[in-house]
Amino acid sequence: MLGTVTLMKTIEGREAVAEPARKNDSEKRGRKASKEVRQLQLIEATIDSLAKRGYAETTMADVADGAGLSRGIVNFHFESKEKLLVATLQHMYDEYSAHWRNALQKAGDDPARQLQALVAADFDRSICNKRKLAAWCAFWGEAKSRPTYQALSSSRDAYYQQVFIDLCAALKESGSYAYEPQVMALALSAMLEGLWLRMMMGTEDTTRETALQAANAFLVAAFPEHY
Amino acid sequence: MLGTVTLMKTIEGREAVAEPARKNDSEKRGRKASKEVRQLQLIEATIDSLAKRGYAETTMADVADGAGLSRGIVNFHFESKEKLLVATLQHMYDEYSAHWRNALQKAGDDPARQLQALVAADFDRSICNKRKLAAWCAFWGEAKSRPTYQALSSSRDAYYQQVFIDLCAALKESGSYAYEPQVMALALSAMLEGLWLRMMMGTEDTTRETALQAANAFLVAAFPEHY
DNA sequence: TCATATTGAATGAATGTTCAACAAATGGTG
DNA sequence: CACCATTTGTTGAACATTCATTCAATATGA
Repeated sequence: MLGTVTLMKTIEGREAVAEPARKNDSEKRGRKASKEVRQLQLIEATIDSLAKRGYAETTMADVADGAGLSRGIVNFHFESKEKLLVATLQHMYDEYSAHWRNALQKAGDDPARQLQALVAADFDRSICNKRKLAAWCAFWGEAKSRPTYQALSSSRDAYYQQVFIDLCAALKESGSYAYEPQVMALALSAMLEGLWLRMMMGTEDTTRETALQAANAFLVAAFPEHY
Repeated sequence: MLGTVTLMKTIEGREAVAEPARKNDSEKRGRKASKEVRQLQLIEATIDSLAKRGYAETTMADVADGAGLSRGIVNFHFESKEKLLVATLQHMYDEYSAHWRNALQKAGDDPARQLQALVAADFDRSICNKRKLAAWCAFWGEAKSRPTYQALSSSRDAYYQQVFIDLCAALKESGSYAYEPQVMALALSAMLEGLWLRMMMGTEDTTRETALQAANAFLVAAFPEHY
């Protein structure tokens, strides 16, 4: 509920900001840059640190160093470490949401195509890479004990789940399947998250390619009349 | 490789220790207990802390308090915090391994039954509860940045995966399925992990019952001739 | 009596936050 | 345009806190 409202606000805000990038596009690091650019820069450095060192070892100093800025700067732009991390999580959440919504929109009207587009979107390079996956997992590890993270840390929110359920229901309509849409949607979305987890941890035995292959095999198995 | 070797050693060791529990079975907390009992006690307190506070906020003091012992005690039994956490992870890993091996053994010779037994074992109360799941997830978040954790933090190791592949292959033999066993096994085990993740994070919308339901739906979809 | 376990205070290192000083942009005024 | 005032951004050192670790003293069991 609250998650999706915030989502809309921030997606538009962030996207709008990211494009112009002001006049100082490439090199104005040591001196001054717009507030939004600097915040983005610090958020990216935070993701780097989370991926490299994990949540527990991510320090304000490391983030500042990673961004090539001084120690006190993070507290200036984000009041506290806590708020920096929330902003980082929000950023990743917004990016993920925008990504799958975009993929869904481009997929046309056929539910079968739409579902496959959603699955494929999950393994897109821009979303699904070591750096981002590691950062997600770092937050997952802390989510249950931090109420602030809980709403955002799933990336796949209630609305996303509902879209899956609706698509499964549509396929059931146009085919002769026996399963409850809700149940199959849960199995499918859980598998996608599980594949993410594997890609992060696995020692290269689960790659983007094999993961996508497994996901598609699931679709074929679950909806043989459509794929 | 190394993981499975260590596994064998520790499973037998730990199991052997856990059973006798010495003469002082219930109440000898404040005074003295056998070394092994005390270590178990501290490991349990560590799991509690991980579940309640998350990895980043788990402190030696909190573990000691949770066990009702003094501050310095943890460094006496486990040289350092790092080693305490490794021992805790090892303990959970051993417990999980023993659990699914036991379930597999009890399932008889039919591959279809065996596979279902493995799936069901994942959602057993003794393994699948808020406390343990939260502790697992706490380690997952740190695993990629800590080489020491990587081998143990998956719980489902290479051997477990191979068993899944073999079972899928066996079902394919006795049916007319088109999928590669490896691919289907990956999809299945990833879904199990994803369901765990959901149960941890979800606000009660994914329960043990609905998760098991989804997992069984997957089995029915993937192997309609067997379930 | 000896070895082992336990305590709790002391220590030192790591780290988030604050802040006074400094630098850069901005905007108004002559 | 030049000048200054004000706001805004940035720095790095100082500070306070938290926490893992150490250890001398004490208690317990053999």
